[in-house]
This record gives sequence, C-alpha cells and structure tokens, in this order.
Amino acid sequence: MAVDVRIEQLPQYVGQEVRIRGWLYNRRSSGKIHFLIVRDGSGFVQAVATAQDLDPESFALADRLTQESSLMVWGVVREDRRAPGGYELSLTGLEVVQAAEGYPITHKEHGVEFLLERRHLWLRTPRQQAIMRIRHTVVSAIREFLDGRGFLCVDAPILTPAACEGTTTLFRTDYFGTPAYLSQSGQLYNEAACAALGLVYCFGPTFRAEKSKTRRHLMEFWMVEPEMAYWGLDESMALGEELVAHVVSRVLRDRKQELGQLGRDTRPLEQVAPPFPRISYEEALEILARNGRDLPWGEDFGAPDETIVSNAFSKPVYVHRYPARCKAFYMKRDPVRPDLALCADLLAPEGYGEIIGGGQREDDLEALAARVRELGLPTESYEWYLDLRRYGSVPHSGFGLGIERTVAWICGLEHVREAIPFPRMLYHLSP
RNA sequence: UCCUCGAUAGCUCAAUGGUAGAGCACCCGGCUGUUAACCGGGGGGUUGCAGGUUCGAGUCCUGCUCGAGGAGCCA
Repeated sequence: MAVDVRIEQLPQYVGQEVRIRGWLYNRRSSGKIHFLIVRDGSGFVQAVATAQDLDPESFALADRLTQESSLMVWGVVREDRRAPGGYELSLTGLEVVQAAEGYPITHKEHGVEFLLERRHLWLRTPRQQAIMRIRHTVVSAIREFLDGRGFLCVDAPILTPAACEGTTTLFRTDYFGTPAYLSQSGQLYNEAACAALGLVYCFGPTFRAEKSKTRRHLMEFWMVEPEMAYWGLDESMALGEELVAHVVSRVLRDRKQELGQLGRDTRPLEQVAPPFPRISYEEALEILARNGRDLPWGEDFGAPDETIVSNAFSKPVYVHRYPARCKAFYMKRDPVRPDLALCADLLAPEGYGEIIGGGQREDDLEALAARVRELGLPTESYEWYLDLRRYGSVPHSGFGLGIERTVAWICGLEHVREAIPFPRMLYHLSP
C-alpha cells in the first residue's frame, strides 16, 4: 500500500511505493518512455512512465498530460544519477485530478508585464518558489531572534487616524464617515507598547502612497519594528546588526539550495557578521566627496549616494547622526551636536540601499511638543503620544527593517516586486 | 510629477520605405533515458490607438494610450 509522501521526503523512501499529490510541471517523451516532472510544493521530482510498469490506459494518459494539470502519481522511489535531484519515481499508477488547458506560462522566456499580470500562476515557478521559501525563512529568523531576546510581539493598528510621520503621503479610506489612513509605520504605537512591556516589536504591512517607480519601492510592504525602553542609539544599532547577521546566517544554513536556484553568489553574504562598520553622516559625506559627489552639508542622500557609500564596504554599513532637519520630528537630538539627530540607517551592500532606519526617540515633553507645533501637526492627534512623555518618560530607541528589501538583497533580486507574493506597485494593483 | 526607452502571432523576438517571418506554445505524426528533449507536418496577424507624409508605412512625422527603467521620497 503506497504511503502519501511529500517530494522533499523522498530520500527516506527509497525502494518503497509512494503516492505524490501535486501538479505536472513539465513532460518529456521519447515514445515508449515518458518523463513527468511533478511538483507538490515541497519540491520537484521526475516520474518515469514505461509500458512495463504501467497499465496501457495510464501509459497513454501520461503522454497526453498538459502542463500544470493536477494529478496523483504512484511509484517506486529510486536513486538515479540521471534524474534532476538524484531521486526519481518509477510510475506504477497515475490519476488526473483536473486537466489544465492552455497554461499561459510556458518554459520559455516571458516579459515582466506578462508575468506580473499572472502573478497568481507565476508563483508556481521554481524561481518564485525559491524566493518565497527564503522570505519565509527571513520572517521566521526575525521572530526567532527577537523572541529569543525577550521581545514581545505587540502589533500596531493598520487603520490610523493621522500620519505617523506627517510628511509622506498616506492612503485614505472612509471609516464610517470619518477619514482614516493606512499605517505607514507602527512606531508611535510601538512607543506606547514599549512603555508597557519594555522590549516589543510589531510586524506587519505598511503603506506609502508615494508615486515611487523604482526597483526598491512598493506601495505596500512589510516591516518589523522593534522598540526598546531604556535603550540608546548604540544599543539599538547593535541589535540591528545582530538581527541582520542572524537572518543572513539562517538563510545560508537552511536555504542553500534556493540560493543556488537563484544563482546568488553567497560569498558576500558569508561576510555579514557583526560588527558592521559605523560611520557618521559627515564621514559619509567625505566618502562621497572622494568619489566625486560633492554634497553640501545638510542634504539628504539619494539612492546613488547610498550606493556609493555602501560600495565602500563589504558588509552592511550604518550611517548615523544625520542632520536633524532631514529626519522625522520624533528623533532625539544629539546632546553634543544639537543640529544632528540620534538616528542610524543601515545600508545593505551591493547597491540594495537602506534596509533599516531608526534611532533614539525624543523623550522630553517640551522638546517634542515644540517639534509638533513647529511642523504644524494637529496637536490633538498627538496628545496620546505626548502622554508617553508625561507619564514615566524614559530614553528609548527603535528601528524598522524592511522585509522585501532584505529579501531582495539576500536573494540578489533585480527588483523588490519578486520579494513579496503579490506586489502592490504604482499603477499595479492586481492580481 | 519629471527624464529615457519601448509596444509586430498566445509567449520571446526578427523584418534597407517595397509580398509580415522564426523559435516556443497549441493540433497531428515519429522516437525506451529525456534534462527549457529532439525530428517532420499544420493552423495561427486590424504590426497598441488616431491622424499625417508617400505611388507605397511594421518602418518616417504628430498626438494619445499602455508598459519598462531611472529621479524625487523612503524601508
């Protein structure tokens, strides 16, 4: 009696008859022998159909199967050097669950537009499966790391009454007659949560209604945001680098095959161990100047500037203490240089840009209230946030790590749109 | 929003201003170890849309639509 097995478990079943339930990825034939490439979500296996092992009806059926038809196959597991993956199935039975017709994504090249319109099917390809597996491992490693450090996951709301940072554009929705906005950061809520529970993080989708059209931008992306009571900027930076190093090493350990599938050169990833270089904004300006980019003090970096700075290092690099006027209102000023913010961005190597942004928060009531007034933010909306400075304010820090940019960097992707199952991009909302 | 590039068969692409083609997919036939299998045959087109120049436009010009890459902003 055949046992139900997933393809990834096949090496444990050599010599036994098993049943695989999956889909037909591809089929080849030389007339009296058919090769069915079956996938079941855990892997791919070649099933060999011959007239000796299979009844005539099933043997004929094996020659007619169409791409992506769902099917169940019975067969004996054999180790065979000729098979991709090293193991194959000698078919003893075959049953079609549903016969697919005219599957649009063939095994030839396709353009981005064509594939994006069929993202629901594109996800079935080996490359996209590899990316989704790595994304899963990245998410799992992040939770494992933070949970292991005593952090609690306290999620922030997605529907919010006002801007968290006030500047970037928000998606507006109707909340029973009053406007509500999709969250662009869970940070303000995180600060409340960390005053309750000490070490917290939120992990969820965030939304930016900026009309960005680059390989690094999505309208909807996922972010993990740790927030730590009584921690300063340096401790926050240390946590960020240990988190990133842990994530990379987990992927290197558990997803070697997927990285190979993607053609990722893993050598740069193997160097990602703490400590990461930490340079100040002003040191970064010097690196830019040496590379022919003379930026005036006070100017924020653009994407090409970040690439120049990160290319000067073989690991992710922290750039800290930007001019305060470049940064959000809640950033604490550096006490020795009040024109600088106690903030730090982590730039990924190989031109992948900023994957972490964060810093120490302003904990002084008067300073924060003044900032809210200066920017003309609606003070009523921020009263609860100011409460956190009225009732037991403490120094605290935190940061946000962008999941898709991290996945794109680790996978070596050209574009973040492949790092999320269903990318929301400018003028691209479906499927 | 701005800059650059592009749109030809279901897909990926070719076609000096002169009869619109190939590979794959699909259908038919062949092949007992294929690796995006291969070999033979077949069907398949309002060349993104609207104008213009020309004896003649897929090709040149103008406008529009859609898409890609980049900038700004950010993770």
